[in-house]
Amino acid sequence: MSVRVVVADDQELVRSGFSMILDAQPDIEVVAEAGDGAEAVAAVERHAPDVLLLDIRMPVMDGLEAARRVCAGSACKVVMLTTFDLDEYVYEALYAGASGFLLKDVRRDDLVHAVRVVAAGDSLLAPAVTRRLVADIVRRRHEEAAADVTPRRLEVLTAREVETLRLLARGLSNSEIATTLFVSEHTVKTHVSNVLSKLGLRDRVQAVICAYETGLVAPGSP
Amino acid sequence: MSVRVVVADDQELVRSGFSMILDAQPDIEVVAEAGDGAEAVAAVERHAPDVLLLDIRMPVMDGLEAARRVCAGSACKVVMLTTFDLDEYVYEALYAGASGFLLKDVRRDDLVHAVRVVAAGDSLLAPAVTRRLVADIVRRRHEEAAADVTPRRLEVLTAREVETLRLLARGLSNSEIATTLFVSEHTVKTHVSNVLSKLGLRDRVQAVICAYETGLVAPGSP
DNA sequence: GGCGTTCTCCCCCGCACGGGCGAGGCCGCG
DNA sequence: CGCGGCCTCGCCCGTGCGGGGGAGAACGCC
Repeated sequence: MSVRVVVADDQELVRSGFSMILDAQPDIEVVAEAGDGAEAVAAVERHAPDVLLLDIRMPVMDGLEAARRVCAGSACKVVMLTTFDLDEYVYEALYAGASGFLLKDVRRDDLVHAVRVVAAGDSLLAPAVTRRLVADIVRRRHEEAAADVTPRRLEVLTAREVETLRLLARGLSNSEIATTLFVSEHTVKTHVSNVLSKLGLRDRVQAVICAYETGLVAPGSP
Repeated sequence: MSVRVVVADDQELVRSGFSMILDAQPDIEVVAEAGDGAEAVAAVERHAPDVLLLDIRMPVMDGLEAARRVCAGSACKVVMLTTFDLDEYVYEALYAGASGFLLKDVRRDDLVHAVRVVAAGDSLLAPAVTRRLVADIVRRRHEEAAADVTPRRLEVLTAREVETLRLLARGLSNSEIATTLFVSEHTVKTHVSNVLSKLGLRDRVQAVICAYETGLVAPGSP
């Protein structure tokens, strides 16, 4: 059973070139071509192909919008094609639901391979795109790691003071903190005062902000 | 100029199989083999190859640790190989600095292709891995988008009240907010009171928490 | 012209908060 | 053993904060 493909590109030469390469494969069949995004969406609706090869820059409706509609309305996999591998294009394409992202200077073997991979339900990116994507992931991790390190500002605090600050940052009053920690309210006030003076803060409001900024508490955690 | 490769795998048959495939290429040269992580690190130091093919599960020192050391101490690119494409392996490998991540059932053409891609400075992942990585990225985006919607809780507030809340959440006192907004302190107190009653909060501390939780202010923004 | 909303300003009052100053028990360290 | 840090608790006091009530001006809407 062969893979049915629709090719969409506003440049007729590019379009027919890709079609010829794919049609030359015994297990791939190009069932339609499209010259803009609207035609591409219509062709997918009519032919229900397995894979849509989609240029990003196209008249009438651009490739990203077409990708969104196709991915939302059918089981057809989308492979984006572009001359420029701008990061914004990549992310927009992935958010739109694309399964592949290739540059137009792709080798014919890689193109054929990509169609087979996405038809099988997997994903595939151009190596240069993969490299930047991986770099982004690692960068995020480093930022998160840096955020984990920031609480070193809090290491001047004792364990009890940190505990007090944590409850403080959840909106508890001194008396509520006292009840929670099974101590007197005065003890809580002492801890709070120590926290404020040690961190150079003015009041409990600034303490709450500090707790969020250092990551002691995080949005969404409660 | 050929690509110099080191192959590291504790299973002798797998190792020599990969080596034979790669050595058969005119532009690839296997300069050493290693049976564990420590040997792999030593081989890289001795031969300074362009690419290290590295199994994850190995005795003495596992592939992830070896990848960390190699990536930290040399310009050698690392391609991880594993039988199981567990997500944790993938992320750990990327954090370690790997440029490639393949499954051991890889086709010989793809293996050769991967070596050439990473030697050129790009990255390459197995299609199944790419698919999950992309899914993760899209999921993150959706979570962030959901976070953007949350501030609907704040739409009961007037523009002035939101502005007051924003300053409040940055640690300003009523008098400081008054100075910033060019109004009297009484006016600020009125706004603050309105914010508290409209949102069902008790004091300015809970207002700060609300500002962070709804995303009105975010950690790292000041 | 009425009406509601918003922004502004004023009064008084109660209280939680924060600072100062002191003190006792517990534990680890030199 | 003495010393210092931490946790605990106490009292006094000034003030920033929050609630209540009231009110005028500007704006848009019907």
